[in-house]
Amino acid sequence: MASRSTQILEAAARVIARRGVRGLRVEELAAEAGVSTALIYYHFKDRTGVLRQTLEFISGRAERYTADRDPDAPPLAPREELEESLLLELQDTAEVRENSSAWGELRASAVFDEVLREDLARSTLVWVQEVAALLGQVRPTAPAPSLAAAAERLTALLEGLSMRWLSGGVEITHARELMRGAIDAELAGLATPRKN
Amino acid sequence: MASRSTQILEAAARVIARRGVRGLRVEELAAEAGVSTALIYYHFKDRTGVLRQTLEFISGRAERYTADRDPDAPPLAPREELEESLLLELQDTAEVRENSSAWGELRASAVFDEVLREDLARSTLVWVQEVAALLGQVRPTAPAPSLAAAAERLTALLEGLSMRWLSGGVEITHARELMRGAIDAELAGLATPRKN
DNA sequence: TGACACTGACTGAAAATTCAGTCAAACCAT
DNA sequence: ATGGTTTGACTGAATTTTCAGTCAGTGTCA
Repeated sequence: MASRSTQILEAAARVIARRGVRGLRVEELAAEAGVSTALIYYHFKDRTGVLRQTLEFISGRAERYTADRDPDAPPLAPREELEESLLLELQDTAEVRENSSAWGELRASAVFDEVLREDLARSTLVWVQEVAALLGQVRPTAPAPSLAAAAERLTALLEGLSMRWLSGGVEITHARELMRGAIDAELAGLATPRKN
Repeated sequence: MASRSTQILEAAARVIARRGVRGLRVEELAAEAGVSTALIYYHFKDRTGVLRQTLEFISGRAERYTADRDPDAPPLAPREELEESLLLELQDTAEVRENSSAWGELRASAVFDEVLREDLARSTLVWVQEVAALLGQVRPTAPAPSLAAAAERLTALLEGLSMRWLSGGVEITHARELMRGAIDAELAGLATPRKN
């Protein structure tokens, strides 16, 4: 059974997914968690404190579902692993939706907030490198810089598609198709090197 | 000479680029435009009205600078026209920066704000179709759905790269290279149809 | 009984929105 | 042309709304 603080953090994740980081109202959070506003301040220093801990809470969850899949099951072919890893972020489940919109919020906020920039850049770099590594497994002969470029494009595209999905511009299934198409195109480009 | 409303919208674009959509204070906008707060409400129904019209204003401007280039100069080859049109959004000039960050904010806000969704979807659709048309000129034999998919990917990627650029994740020159690479890849895919 | 978890009612400040009017230009009948 | 009337653009000063954050307590359980 979740402790009260956890219960509040879970509620916060839901509210953020619904209203955004900058749209989170302490009163709404209290209602969502089924507690009084005062209790929020009892468990967390202030609104910013809630936000900080919620972001940690969310990124903890993200690592979990990205990593999950291991149950000593049939090892995935590199190509499948790549595709799966990218498409994982385009699923219409509460958890992924919450994570994606929080990520989008962070990205958008970072444009106006120096403080967030560094953390965001670091997380992004790690992610890009992971994808580059997966690409490398599918195309072992491709030169590293091409792999890096392809990974940057695929991850940036994923962020773009994610935003469109969340803002109602495209259906999730369509977004997934587009993403698969991009993976195809990038892999084709890596197979037949161009002046890329 | 800009009418008062236009003057206010220009100021709004600047304020949004500086503070974000959700950081826009009516008072700050009034100060930026050099008018009273009440005038804002005289010309626009409410804060949301300002936001909505600013979005239109911005996408109008984007079309303009995308369209500008005509001075009866040497007509561009389709391929160049496509590339130029997309790379136009990745320039480090005040106007483009302003447009891009306002656009990014609007996109991010639309995730949580029903009201902006529709306008945004319409503007996006127009843009995607323009790009699809340009792609069609370069690859006249490609089937329309493939053109549409490629256009969606290229524009979504551009939005993603734009955000990374604005949030300090990549250099503008690198973003441009990545964009060129994506155009190459998509055109290659359209030349040799795949199960895309 | 006292430490802990918790609440309802409240406060102060910041923002959005409205109101009552001013002013200058356009319109128009003489 | 001139005095009277109307109108649209605009403002300063409220008023109202929205929020984060506080406080004085209540219940409870060990």
